[in-house]
Amino acid sequence: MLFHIDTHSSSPIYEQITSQVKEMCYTGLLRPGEQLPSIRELSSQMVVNPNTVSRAYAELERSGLIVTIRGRGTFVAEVLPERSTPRERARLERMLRRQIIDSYYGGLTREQIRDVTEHCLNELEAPHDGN
Amino acid sequence: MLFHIDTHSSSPIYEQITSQVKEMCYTGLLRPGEQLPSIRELSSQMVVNPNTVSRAYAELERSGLIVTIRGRGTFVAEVLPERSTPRERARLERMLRRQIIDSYYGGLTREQIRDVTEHCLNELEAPHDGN
Amino acid sequence: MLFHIDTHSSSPIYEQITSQVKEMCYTGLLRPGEQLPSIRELSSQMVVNPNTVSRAYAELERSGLIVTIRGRGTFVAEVLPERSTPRERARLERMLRRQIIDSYYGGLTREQIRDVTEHCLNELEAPHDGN
Amino acid sequence: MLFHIDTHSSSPIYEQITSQVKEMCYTGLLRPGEQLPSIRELSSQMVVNPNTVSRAYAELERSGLIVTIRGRGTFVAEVLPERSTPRERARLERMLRRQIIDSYYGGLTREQIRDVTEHCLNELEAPHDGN
DNA sequence: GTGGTCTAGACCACT
DNA sequence: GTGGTCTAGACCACC
Repeated sequence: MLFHIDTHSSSPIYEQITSQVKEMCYTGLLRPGEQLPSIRELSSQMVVNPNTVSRAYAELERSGLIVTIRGRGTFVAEVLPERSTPRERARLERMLRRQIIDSYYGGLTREQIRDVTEHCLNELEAPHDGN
Repeated sequence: MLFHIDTHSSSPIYEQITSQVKEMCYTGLLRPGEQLPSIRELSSQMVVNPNTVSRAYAELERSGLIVTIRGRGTFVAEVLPERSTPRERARLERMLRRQIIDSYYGGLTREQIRDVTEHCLNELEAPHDGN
Repeated sequence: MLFHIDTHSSSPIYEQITSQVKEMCYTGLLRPGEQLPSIRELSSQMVVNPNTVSRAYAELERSGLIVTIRGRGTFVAEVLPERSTPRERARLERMLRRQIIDSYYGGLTREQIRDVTEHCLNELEAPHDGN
Repeated sequence: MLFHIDTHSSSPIYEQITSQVKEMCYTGLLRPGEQLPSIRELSSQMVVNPNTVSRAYAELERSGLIVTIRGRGTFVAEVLPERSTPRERARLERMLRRQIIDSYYGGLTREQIRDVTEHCLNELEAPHDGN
């Protein structure tokens, strides 16, 4: 299990972790019931504060993606929760739109934006496209 | 000129303002040389603090999209800012990439992402594709 | 008499005027007793607000470089005042120093800075180097 | 680390701070990776408002000289910012030129101006002359 | 502990 | 009237 953390990114570290775990779950890289590394293990591997990993796990548990069993460890949930509500998807569309405008304004051409989009979509695993 | 701010959004108000001004400039809603609402005017219309609008305008000026003239007001720049540096463009590509991944794993389908992208690009006026 | 005004400059317009009048006086382009253009004349020629020219003239008069005779007009003083006190010169050195550091940091090489300096000094007329 | 601010100066406090930090970086007083005083620390030491220091740090970060890491602090960048754009360099040359002219007509001799320039350039460490 | 954002309100410089 | 700077103090997110 490989994580990639950028301490200089504008998005918080705990979010980088949750986002990557989420991605691994939905692409099947992490299977239901599989055990996640412990907080201490992961934090030392990533060279981040254990509190930060702890917070990431807490958020993931709250969203139902993982479950913690006291004294045993942390595991991927047997049934994955719904990915999002229509409202959240509308929000994502707005954010994507804003990001594209910013990119365009910032100096990327239409072609570059299309290339990034296509390249990026092609790289993604194909999980539950429909839900 | 209508602005819409969402006080519950996670992105700061000044960024919502800059984004909307950028958009207006590139969709042609704001024309080169046109005067923007004064800080006090906009701040009272939006019910936010003048400092917040001031910060948004300052960032827009720094990026070269608008020009302020001492004691007279704020205007859309006559010439669009020059092409950004490779480093900045790389940063924008990374951010766009991240946004697409988040959208996908947040529940948007490939088709929805392509649609938003195309729709958005089509709306934009042709500004600096060639410079 | 030709003035050059940049409304986008960071230094105020009235200061651009006073600085240029001062320069003309000390280089001999404007001779003692010579009449300056009227405020209305100058303001319409420069396309700036008459109040701005008025303020510039007021400052010049306060520093003793020009004199206004009611109903007759504005004239260069017969005897030019001392150019500066040691304290002011120390201040100028500090500002120059700061500007050089900013230039260097901002991307100019040592050679470019030396070139600008030499080129600039060579262009200047040679008035009262000693005072 | 000693800062000196002049509340009577015409240049804003936040600019006095950025200038001094720049200078410390380029004279080697501040080394890459080194931590800067925290905003609250510096603001109380200087007896200015934390917002003012915050603004100075923000500008320095924007120019790439320093890096702030969420919740940890502010550090001198490991790699110096890349070469600025031609437009920015032209702007710097104009400002330098103006400062030299003002210095000259403000009472400094050619020799004094050359001395300040050379002395100042010699103090600076060799940073990005080659990039 | 760190920095980031926002408000409220003051004062100043410029046109 | 315009924008720019600064203060005082609040609240939040992150580590």
